[in-house]
Amino acid sequence: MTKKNRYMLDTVSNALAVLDCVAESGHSTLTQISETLGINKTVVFRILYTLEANGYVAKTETSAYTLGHRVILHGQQALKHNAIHQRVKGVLRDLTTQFNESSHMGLLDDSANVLIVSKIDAAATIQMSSQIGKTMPAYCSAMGKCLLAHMDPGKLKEYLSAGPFPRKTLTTLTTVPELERELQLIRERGYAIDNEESEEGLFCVAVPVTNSRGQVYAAVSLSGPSTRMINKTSQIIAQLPLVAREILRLEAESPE
Amino acid sequence: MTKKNRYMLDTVSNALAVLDCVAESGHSTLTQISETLGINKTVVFRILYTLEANGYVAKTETSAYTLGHRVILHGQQALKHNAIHQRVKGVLRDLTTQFNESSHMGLLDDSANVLIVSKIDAAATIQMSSQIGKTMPAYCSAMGKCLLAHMDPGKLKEYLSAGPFPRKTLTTLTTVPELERELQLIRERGYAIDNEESEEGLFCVAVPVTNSRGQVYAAVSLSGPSTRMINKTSQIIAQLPLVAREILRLEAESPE
DNA sequence: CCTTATGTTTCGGAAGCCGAAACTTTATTT
DNA sequence: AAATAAAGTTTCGGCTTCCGAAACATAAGG
Repeated sequence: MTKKNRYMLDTVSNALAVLDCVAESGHSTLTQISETLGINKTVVFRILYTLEANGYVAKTETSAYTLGHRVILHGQQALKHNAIHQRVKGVLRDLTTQFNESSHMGLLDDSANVLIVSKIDAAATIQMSSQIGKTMPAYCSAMGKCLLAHMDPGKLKEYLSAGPFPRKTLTTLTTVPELERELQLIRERGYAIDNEESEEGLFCVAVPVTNSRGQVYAAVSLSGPSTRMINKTSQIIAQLPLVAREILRLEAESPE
Repeated sequence: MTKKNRYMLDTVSNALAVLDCVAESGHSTLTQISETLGINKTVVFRILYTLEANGYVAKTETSAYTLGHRVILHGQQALKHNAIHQRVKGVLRDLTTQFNESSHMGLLDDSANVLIVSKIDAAATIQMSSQIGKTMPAYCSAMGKCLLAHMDPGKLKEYLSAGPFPRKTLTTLTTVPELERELQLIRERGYAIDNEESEEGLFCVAVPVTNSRGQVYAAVSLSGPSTRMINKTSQIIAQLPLVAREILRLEAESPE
């Protein structure tokens, strides 16, 4: 999967695809995986055998496969060593406490999707499905549009011309002119708003985060149900830039 | 590496070994990995290339490798789908709150090591290095000795004769007779104690957990600094069996 | 009991991996 | 700044080892 570049090891790539597959569905069976990925049954069998022997997957009683304890262990390790998350989680926690809504920090990955690098859940009963490490489309999210607005113009043009931008809700921006106008607006105002553009009822506000060289490399956002968010929007818009500046300050003073 | 069985895919096994290596040291460089694992530099290069393309590792500025966001994502997913942890974490949290010490649940893996399947940290400033998914030797831990004491006699004999049991502290039990006497004592009393046998200053109490068929499949423990633990030992010994029974009850009523 | 689905094993052919060595880039020393 | 060393990247041929069809075993369902 991904691009088949010349150094890519097919066997390993397939194995990782199987692991991803197991992770996504939680309870995959051999045949399911084989069909989903279009990989020969025998091959999947051997991959699962190897993954299991190394603790990366485990069989349940019902002979389905789950992620193994190795994955849990490494996941914790990865979080612990994830410099950005460790640096900003305190700030995000304060932000979440202040408004009682979930806060996120995200950046654009190679495919111009938003990658969540830090997140604090609100205590609220309605939980978002977002997680650290997850990615989502840029054109229909507050952080995504915020990052697109401050992207290198050449790359932005490439992104916009690549498309398409599937409609998710009534308010999704789906055409290039709409998006260009929106990004211009975001640059002028300094913040981005996702008004139920990816999911009905979900409202988000995001601002860019710059590094010490003045480059926008990330965005932070607050997300919650529209009904609750709308009343607080102006306070949030006032607070978010302070958060971004605080993150910049933390980066500057961080060791290394 | 592990055992080389006939269905094992060497390439995948090596790739997982590389991933483990990156996870352990946090900041491995290509050459380091190659030397640590004894795998050809070129091969490691290709593995890292593939792992990186799939988001399993990422390069730092200093061209060292860290675990990638995919690992974080899967780790969280794995924890969420980990039935045992989800089932018992509430009980362990109560236990930890009651005594203000870290609680663990563990079982024996294929190599008769203790695998931590659930854990709640105490609020105390001294944090233990244990983590869910981690394994540790059985002969010098409270949970481990507890599980050995209730192991199938045949397998136990095999384990004891395999040895060796390296000394970790002054109180480590290192000989088979010592261990056999200890296990007998554990069976009689119903609980196991680790009196600084694996780490100086670390004191643990553990009891077995049975399933609905009466088989011991896990152990739960409380761990903390000896100085603090010794005063509360008798209360802990009184409380732990209740915890074990509660876990049995939860298992019985759990869906599936 | 027969049928269908799923998982396991075998085996030959060929794809893809391995690894030495050459080359490039980055770091360290003189 | 030049020279040396170390780390990383690329090439290429040989041969391991992986793939996949098909047969076999086992479990589930009618």
